Amino acid sequence: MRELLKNIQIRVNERIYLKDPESSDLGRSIINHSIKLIHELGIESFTFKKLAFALNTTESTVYRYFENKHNLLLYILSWYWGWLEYEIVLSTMNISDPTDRIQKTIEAISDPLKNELVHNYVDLKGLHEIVIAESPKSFLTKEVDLENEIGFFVNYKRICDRIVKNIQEINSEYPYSKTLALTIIQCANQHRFFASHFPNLTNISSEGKELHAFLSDLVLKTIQNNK
Amino acid sequence: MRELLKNIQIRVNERIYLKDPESSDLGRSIINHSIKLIHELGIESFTFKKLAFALNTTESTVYRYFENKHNLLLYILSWYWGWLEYEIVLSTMNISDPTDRIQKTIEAISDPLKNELVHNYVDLKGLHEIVIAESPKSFLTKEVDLENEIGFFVNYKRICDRIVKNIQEINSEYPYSKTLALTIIQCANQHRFFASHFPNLTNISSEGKELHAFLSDLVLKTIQNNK
DNA sequence: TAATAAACGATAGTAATACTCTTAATAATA
DNA sequence: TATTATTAAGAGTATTACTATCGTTTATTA
Repeated sequence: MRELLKNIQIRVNERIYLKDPESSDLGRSIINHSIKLIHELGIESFTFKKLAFALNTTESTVYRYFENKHNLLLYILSWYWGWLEYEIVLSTMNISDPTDRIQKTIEAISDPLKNELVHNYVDLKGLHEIVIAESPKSFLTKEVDLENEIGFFVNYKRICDRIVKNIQEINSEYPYSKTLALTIIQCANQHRFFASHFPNLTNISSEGKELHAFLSDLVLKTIQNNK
Repeated sequence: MRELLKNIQIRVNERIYLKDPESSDLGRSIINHSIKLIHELGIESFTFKKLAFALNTTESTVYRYFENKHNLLLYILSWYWGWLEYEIVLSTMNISDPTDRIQKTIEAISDPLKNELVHNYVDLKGLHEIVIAESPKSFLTKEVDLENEIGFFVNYKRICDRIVKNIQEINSEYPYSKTLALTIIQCANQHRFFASHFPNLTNISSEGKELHAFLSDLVLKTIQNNK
């Protein structure tokens, strides 16, 4: 079953790119090398010139696929959220108890790579670290409202919606289901960063193994039905 | 009592700046105008050139105070955390019940400006919005470990420590006090951003008035002592 | 298989950014 | 009044983030 995921096509809003990178070898290579380089250099030091050099091509070629590096970042993040949704769907499939299901979802979000997943051309581990270190920069901009309107964040929002529904199944009276859903996703990534760089500020170890326990406990205690 | 805060000197790690901006009118003016401009333009579009223009001076003058705009951002954020600590200390003073105290602390973090605070030369409202929109960028960098070692984030860490101690007073057995403390601070700012730009993803309104209720409920339910 | 269109590589060029350096003018202090 | 520190003004550099042009290659289709 998981074999299927290897080749699955993740849908990304087509206004993020100028030319679909999935439509050519070069395009896939751009994504592939972008993940490697952004992971290595950070988005600030990453440039299309460096990317072009790594690809043995020129800046102008890269610009034919993406308007700028911000959109390229949006693309790979959106791809990640799309991919993660598949992961969540697969891992919660056939689980009828909503509490069990939210546990599985939290697990998928906090440790998405535990299943030794391999993807055809995407380095999922590098991508996950980009999500941890760079994703807030994708929306903390002055252009966020515009980009949101165009639909650049739909893949992320779909995951939120899923969790919200799951929370409401467990306790339909809990008034902050949306806020709590956001908290789960954001905390999972954030605490991984803190675990790596500010170990004194957290009880999560650098491998992040306690993340699931922390979040499950937090969520379940918060939405349990006793007032 | 709050009058005292108007003139209080907030201590900021001296390696963040080249020349202490508190030491001259020009320095204070740099901070003052930086807050205005970063708030207005966002840190990406903010430049020392624009700042110098607003100050009626030149880039080289600004460079005598700060090595680069990243350090300037670190300065004003560090100043904010220093200031917020005073706020927390004042608002929890003489409150002996730790549960009451954490409530007050959460209130100070989620709505730091409710007391119509005025500061001598710092635009606290603008500053708070910078914290919301830009603070993750201050540590999500490749230089974070180095900067952390130098002590650029101590003001932030001190607030975390306070909350951790407060949590432990309420329940000394709760194993994730540090992680929860971080969660409170990070969520408070994050959810304000989402409330403004992704209203569909949260139950918090744009004024953020539900933030305190959400966080209090979350924290107290999580650390309550029944297993 | 030839014609035609699309994609790509190579090169040049521009405005802005993020600085550094030097020198002259002004203000503070001894 | 002399000395020192501080600031203003200007020039200069490497890099970034693009845009534009133009052949050449590759793919499509007639």
